[in-house]
Order: sequence, then structure tokens, then C-alpha cells
Amino acid sequence: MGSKTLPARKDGRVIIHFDYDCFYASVFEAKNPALKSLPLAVQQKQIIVTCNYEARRRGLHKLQLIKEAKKICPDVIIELGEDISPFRDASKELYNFVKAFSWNQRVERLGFDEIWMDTTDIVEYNLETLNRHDLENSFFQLSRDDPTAGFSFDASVLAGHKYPKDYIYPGNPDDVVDNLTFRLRLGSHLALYIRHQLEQQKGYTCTVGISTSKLLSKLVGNLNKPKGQTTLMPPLSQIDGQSNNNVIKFIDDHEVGKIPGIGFKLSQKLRDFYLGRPAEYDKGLIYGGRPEPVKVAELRNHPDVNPEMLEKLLAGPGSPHGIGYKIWCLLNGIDDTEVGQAKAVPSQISIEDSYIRLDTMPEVLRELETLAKSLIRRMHKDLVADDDDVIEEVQSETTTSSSLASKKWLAYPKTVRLSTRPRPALRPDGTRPRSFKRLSHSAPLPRFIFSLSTNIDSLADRLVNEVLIAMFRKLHPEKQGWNLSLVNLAVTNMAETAGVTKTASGRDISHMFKKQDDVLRDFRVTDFTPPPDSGSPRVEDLEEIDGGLDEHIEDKVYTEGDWDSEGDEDYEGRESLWADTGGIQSL
DNA sequence: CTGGGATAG
DNA sequence: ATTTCTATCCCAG
Repeated sequence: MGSKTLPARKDGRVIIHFDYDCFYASVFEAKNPALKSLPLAVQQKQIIVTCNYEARRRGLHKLQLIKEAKKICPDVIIELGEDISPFRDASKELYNFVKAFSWNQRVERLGFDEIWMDTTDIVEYNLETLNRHDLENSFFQLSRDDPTAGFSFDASVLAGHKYPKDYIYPGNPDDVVDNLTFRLRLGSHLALYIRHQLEQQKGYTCTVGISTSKLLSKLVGNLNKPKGQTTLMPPLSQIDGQSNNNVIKFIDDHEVGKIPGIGFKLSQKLRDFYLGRPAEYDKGLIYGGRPEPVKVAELRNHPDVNPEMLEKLLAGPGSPHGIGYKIWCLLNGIDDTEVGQAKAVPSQISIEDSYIRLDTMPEVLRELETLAKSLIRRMHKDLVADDDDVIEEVQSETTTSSSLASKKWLAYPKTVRLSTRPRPALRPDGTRPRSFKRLSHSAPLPRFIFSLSTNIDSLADRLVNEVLIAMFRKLHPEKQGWNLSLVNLAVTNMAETAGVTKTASGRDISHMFKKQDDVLRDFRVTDFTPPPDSGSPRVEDLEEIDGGLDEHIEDKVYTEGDWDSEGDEDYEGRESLWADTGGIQSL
């Protein structure tokens, strides 16, 4: 039977999604702050991959041709962004910075510029310690161990923007706020604080979404960029039909392909179904007109659409089991996936390059050498640490200073994988079938690669001659006739060494707390005195003013000595921020 | 475990 | 971001 049942929503969580503003451009700005006020674009090949907001104000945009950009904005400053290692380094540094605020270590990175953090435990703790009778003068605890670590804030309001924009609390302003609303409110203040620290300490601004799932936090953040944060307000589940359900209201006018998890293939199938005709794509349209958009609402409300039907429509060889049900959940704004635990080492490191033409063995050898060298360098960078950075029972007591520090592998990859992408042969009619399929082959990674005293060139040389050539022959037994458009080299199957744990469980926790303390030390509020009688500057107002580009977070919010009240100006909308016990009980 | 596919930025 | 260069998760064998 075509049931449209859904799982109960898991709205006990508070998840924050961070997205750094124009990340590549910000990396250059962070190194050279003078660039911040100038139009700045980052170039890869002949295009601008990203540009700062000053450049956008002057009409530049992502994926624009360099020539075009220079015509529109002759004084644009162009930085080369083809070497991505500075971006990778900055990403890692910022990730570690944000991670230091986490207690449960559920901090997951997506690409270089996005992070999810599950702050449920921190929020829950603060929910318990809060004085409900003096919300305006609240103190947010950033550490369980140190009650002085934290910041003061006004818990009677939510920080930042809300969805819907004209949100009004449906309950009685004189009563106690319901727990769901309160958790989100606490999450919003934590988000604002971390954003503030990111900007002050690291020089990066970001855009943030706050909600109860990865899906919703990521999507809702898009509403106010750059330098903004948005919280998806309750009610999140149905009470009296769908009209007052903000999840449905929010997700409904997204194009299906914009939903994370619904990628190219799935949205193609869903679109074809809804439009009632087979795919009519790729008619030589390089930069072609976008296919007609299909909205989430249109699909979900279609009489034939239900989990079983979606399963039939979308399931195929290799597709995840229960895909129909999962997509149905996404169309209803439901996503129960957990924020991943922070990992000490990546599960894979890969290097690849693409080629116009690669069809002779000597060329292949040269490329394999190049890739192997890069790969080994990456392994050293990501998998090797100073000995005294690694916690080990015996060692931590014997190691003295960092001057004697030796290097140690955090993990030994067990497998090396070689992948190629053959350029498909010409068809009889002379056209070339577009294919991006890859061939791959794996083999044990030889132990010699872990020698830290041998120079990288010789290691790469041995790897190519003793392993990679044989693997290449497996993929391409013919002497010639092939033509590769891509070669990829990867190491996988990481075996972590002692002293490094995958998760934050067990004895690694002390390591994590140490890191948190390192970060907190610099901006701990030592002698907190509540403001006389108004509140701290209202984060609400600071955000809502938001003219856009030049708006920045008031840096006085969290510092001492600034509590002399400038009185209560304009508390517009205050009543709407209070809530009652009646109405909504989320759990 | 291996090899391939889908998805993401 | 179907283009490039990574990375992750999932499935069948």
C-alpha cells in the first residue's frame, strides 16, 4: 500500500552549519588584510573561481572569464589559486579552531569551507544551568570544568536572523519559553560567539545556519549571506496541518536538485518523472539552458509520489537500499543522519591530474613519478606528526622537549590505488561518447614508503618501478591504443597507530580538552560582572541592521568594561521573542 | 577486501 | 562543479 508514513522527527539536536564566506578569497585576505577593501578575485585557469564581496559589488562573480572581469573592473586584483595547499592548510586550521569549542567532537567538515557541529550537549548543559528568572544577564558556559570560561549574553532573545523572516512566537509572552525554542536560541548565541571568535582570532567571516539536522542547518544558512546567521524557527512538525509547519514551508520552494543528497542523477530521474517525459538533455549544450526546475512541493504533493513509488523510480544497480524512503524523508525535510565524529586522520589521500592527451608509456611514467612525489609529500604532511604531539602511554612521560622531537606516522595506509579515465573511442559517426568512467586497481602499499630518512624522489621512483607500472599494465594491458584523460593515485585503508584514536572516545579526550583550553585561554571571561540593568548590546539588532557587505559583528559584545548601559533603546519585537509553556512541546 | 557509482564543494 | 581535484559513503561480488 502506498503509505506516506514518516519517522518521528529527531528535533532534540542543535546543529550548526558554518560556511566561510568566499573562502579562497578570504585566505588571501587573511594573509594580507589590506586586500579586504579592494576588489579581489582568485583565478584558476582562465576563470575566476571566487571573488570577495567588494569585487561582487563591482559586478564580478564566480566562474567568470578573467578577460570579462578585467573589462568590467580594470583595477581588480587577481591572485592565482591553482595551488590549493594554502586553502587546505587554512581549512584545517579553521576546522581545528572550531572543533576546540566542541565537547562531543561531533564536528564534520565538508570540502574546505563547510563545517557541521552538533552542539546538543553544550546547549543541553546551558539549558540546565541558566537562570530562567534573569535571562537578559545570562552566561554561556563553554566548559564543564571551568565555570569562568564562557561569555555573557541575552538569553531572552535569539541571535541573528530567523526563518520565517516575520516569525512571531505563537504563544503567550509571559510564560516560559518551550524547550525547542530555547535550545535553538542557545545554539544561535553559541554560533554568534564562535563566528565572532573566528573573525577576531583568525580573520575569517562565515555564514551560519542553525537547526536540528544537517539538512536544515545547511539549507537555512543560505538565507543570509555573507556574514549572517539564520535559525529555522519552530514549529518544525505538524500540529494542525502543514500550514504552520516551518520545515515544510521552508523546504517546499527549493528545487529538488538543491537538496543535499539529491544529486545529478537523482534529480534527473525525479524531473523526468514529474515532467512526464524522458530526459532530453545534452544536446550539445555546453553551457546550456537549465532544465526546467521542479520544486520539492510539486513532487511531494504529487498524488503518485510516496516512498514505495520513489523506491521503484530511483532504485537501480548499486543504489543505496531504501533510497525511496530516504528521498521521501528529504522531501519532507527530515534528515536523521548524525554529524560525523572528528577523525584524527583522513580515510584516504589522493592526487590526480587530467590530460588533453596521454597515450605513450614514457609520458605515463613521467606523470606517475610526479603524482607519486606529490602523494608522498601529502602523506608526510597529513599522516606524520611530531612525536610529542602524539599521546602514548609510555612515551608521554619520557619525551622531554620538542627540540628532540622526532617524526612519527599517525597512520599507515595499507593500500595504494591507481585509477585512470580512458578517453572513449570515437563512434562511427565521428562524435565522441562522453564518458567519465574510471578504471582502478589496488595493491598493497610497500612498507619502504614509510621511511622518513629516504628522500622523496627515490621513494617515488621505487614506488613507480616496483608497484605502479605493474598496476598500470593490469588496467591497460595493450602496449598502446589507449589515451588517458586522467590519472589518479591514492592511498587508503589507514591503519592508525597507537596514541591516535579515530573518535573522541577513550583516553584521547584529555588531548581534546587540552586543545579546547588552548583556544579558550586567550578570550576567557575572567571576572564577569553582569551589566547594570539593560543588556549587553543586542546581538539581535547588530545582525538585523545588516546592510550587507561592511556590516561586522560588534567586537565589544564579549569584552569586559563595556557594560555601561546605553539604555534600552527600541526593543521592537521583544514580545515576539518570549514564549509560553502552552502550545509547543517538542519532545 | 576490491572495484565502481553517486554526491559534495 | 557533468568541466577539475579531492574526498566520503555505499553496494555487489
